[in-house]
Amino acid sequence: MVEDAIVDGTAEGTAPCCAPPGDVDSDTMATDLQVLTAMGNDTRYELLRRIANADDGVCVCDLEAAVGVSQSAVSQALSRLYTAQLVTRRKEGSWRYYETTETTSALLETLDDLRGTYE
Amino acid sequence: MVEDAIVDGTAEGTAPCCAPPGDVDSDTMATDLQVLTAMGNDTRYELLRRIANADDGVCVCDLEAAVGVSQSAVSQALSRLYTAQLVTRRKEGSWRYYETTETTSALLETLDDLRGTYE
DNA sequence: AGCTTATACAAGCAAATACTAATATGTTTT
DNA sequence: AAAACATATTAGTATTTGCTTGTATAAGCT
Repeated sequence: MVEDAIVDGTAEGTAPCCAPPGDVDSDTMATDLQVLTAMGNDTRYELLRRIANADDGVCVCDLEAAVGVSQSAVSQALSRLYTAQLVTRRKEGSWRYYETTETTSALLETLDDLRGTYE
Repeated sequence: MVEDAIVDGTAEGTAPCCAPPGDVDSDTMATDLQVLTAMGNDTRYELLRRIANADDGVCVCDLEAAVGVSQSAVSQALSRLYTAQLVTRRKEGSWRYYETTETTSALLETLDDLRGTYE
């Protein structure tokens, strides 16, 4: 009740140890976070890698066998990847084929470069 | 030493709708996921952006004022970013200065390119 | 039409997460 | 040495997450 806190980084009266950093655009943040949180999960990451490896379209049935979770979990995971625009999907008969998008390739490639152990 | 474990979930007797995708290296997966999950959080993402923007080292005190969480939360967030090797830190007097690593720059740059709206 | 296969959707729940508050540690100043 | 400051650590907790089971939809078979 003595003072209203200064919400900004530029507090006065105290010794300035460095200049306050610039603000972050919230649209950018939202977009990036959707991608990062979509990729940042064991199941979804593995699905992405597997789809990216065999880039000619992979159907859910085979993915299901590969990762260790239920059919429902795979479906939910793929759905989320789709929403985040990390995969595209096309229907063919009763099967759904998933392919990775440019976003996925670019990010996985960057990660590979950073590890330096990509082959 | 046991390394290069492979996550293999290939089952037999599955419907032949397509060829099963290749396996995913589990070390690669662990490394990438540590990075992705570290970045994939509002607070930590914003901290990274802010540190990256002012790349001459930012001290905790200013970051604290910028993001809307407690001092403790900022400290915990930075600690996690450090563990994931997304930032380095140096001590100077009683202040800690954080800087982003190559990993962070590369990933943020990729994200910027993908959005196409980088300014 | 019924049966099976392929995928999606909806609840419910256990586990992980990200905070806050309180306390500890180290550093500078008085 | 004590007080004030900068950051880290611990413990407790509310929220979020990612699964499971069960059910729904839709397409191919018999």
